[in-house]
Amino acid sequence: MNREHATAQSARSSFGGGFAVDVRIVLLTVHDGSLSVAALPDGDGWQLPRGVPLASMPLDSAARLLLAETTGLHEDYLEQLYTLHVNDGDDWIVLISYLALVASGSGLPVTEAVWLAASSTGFGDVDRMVLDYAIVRLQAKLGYTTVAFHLMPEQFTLTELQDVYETALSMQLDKRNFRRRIIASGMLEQLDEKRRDGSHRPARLYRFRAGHDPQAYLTPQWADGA
Amino acid sequence: MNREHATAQSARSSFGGGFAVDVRIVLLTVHDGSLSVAALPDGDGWQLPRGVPLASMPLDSAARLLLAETTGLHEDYLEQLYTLHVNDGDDWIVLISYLALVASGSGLPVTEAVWLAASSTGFGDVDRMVLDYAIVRLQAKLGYTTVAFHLMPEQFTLTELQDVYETALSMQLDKRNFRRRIIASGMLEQLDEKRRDGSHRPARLYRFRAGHDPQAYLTPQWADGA
DNA sequence: CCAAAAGTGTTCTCGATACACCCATGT
DNA sequence: ACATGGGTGTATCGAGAACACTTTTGG
Repeated sequence: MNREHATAQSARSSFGGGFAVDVRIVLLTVHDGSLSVAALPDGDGWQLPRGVPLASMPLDSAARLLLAETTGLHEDYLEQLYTLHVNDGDDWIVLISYLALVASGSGLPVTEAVWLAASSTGFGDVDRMVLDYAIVRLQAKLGYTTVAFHLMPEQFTLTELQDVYETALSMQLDKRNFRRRIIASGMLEQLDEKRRDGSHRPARLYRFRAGHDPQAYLTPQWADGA
Repeated sequence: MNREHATAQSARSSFGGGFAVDVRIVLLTVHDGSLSVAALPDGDGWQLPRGVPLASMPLDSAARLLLAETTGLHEDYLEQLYTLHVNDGDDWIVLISYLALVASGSGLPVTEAVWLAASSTGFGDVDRMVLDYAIVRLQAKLGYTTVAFHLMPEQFTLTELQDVYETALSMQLDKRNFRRRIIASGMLEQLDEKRRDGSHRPARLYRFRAGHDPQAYLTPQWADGA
């Protein structure tokens, strides 16, 4: 690599004085069979987990920290979505939005935080836009990545995996085709155990094969922290 | 839409005091048959067009303005890439990167600005990362969008279009398959004129059909300015 | 008539879709 | 024995890749 022209660069570029910066996180999961988002009460409505990032750490780390503070959860997946400049009253705020995922069934340790159906009303306009965009991104990524991994517990059956896909995509999928594709992709590892949970044939358990999360090409390799 | 809980939101979130914010723009084009990037001299190396955005406008507009100031060009396409928090000497800077495109053959009115081959050395580490990522994004988008449009002049031949694709992708394409796909996509409009430019059969001219730039789903619809 | 780029069709492979029945278990 | 969800195979279609010759012009 080349040396960094840090001095010349900063001399010319930095110091715009002070921008207000705000991080907002769309934390999604599948909860009770519907795509759900973590929300905090805000007056008579709801808001997304948010906060001002600490100044001296990568943004991703700051987002993780804020998410832990507001919801008590450590996400399984975090991806930057988009940066906006919004007019909030008199001031303009630089707003950096993130998509985070946790495994289906995760509780919310922080008492005020709740899971809402992703289609719920009661969010502010900006939060609503960010939330809608997060859903679009998640759906797109389910198609060509293994993000679904981060919505699943350690072990699961193929039917459970299909349910998560169907919920997140709000679309029915063919069982045989789904299984064929998933197996063919090589991202699953078959376990020996089976799950017995009713008066019917037990289901074989699977887990995701290590090193099978290409993380997609939408997020740069470095992804902050440089 | 729901009312915005602006007061409650800002009370809780804003005021992190002052973050230094910097915008960097990767302006790409095809120049002399190679993928090229607009660069400005920086000591004995080069830097990307950059600057501090004006505080009271959407980031996209600020980026456009900075690009015009530094290169004298008005881009045909602008897309946000990624936001980083980088450690520049003692200070941390919030760095918002953009990808911009202009038509092949555009000159650079500002005297210091030059077109460099996109693979050139002499950029700082951060600029290099941002540049590499911009190229990956452009290549990915050529596959499933009509961004190539913004790299072409008003009218062009199929061979010229193919040349741009081949340059940007650094990959050879089959002439017949390329034409079939491009025509089948319906994004081109055949013109009556032909271009005579040598001792050989003249080529039919095309232009992009209006309203055929789905702008991809990677960029949110609102894309700033809310 | 020769050089140079424009233009044009067919075959093959592979991934995606549609679709219906038998299997293992608990009660 | 029956109800319940688990599990499997085959035929069809369309998109993408490989591949070579004829056409039109200027010199």
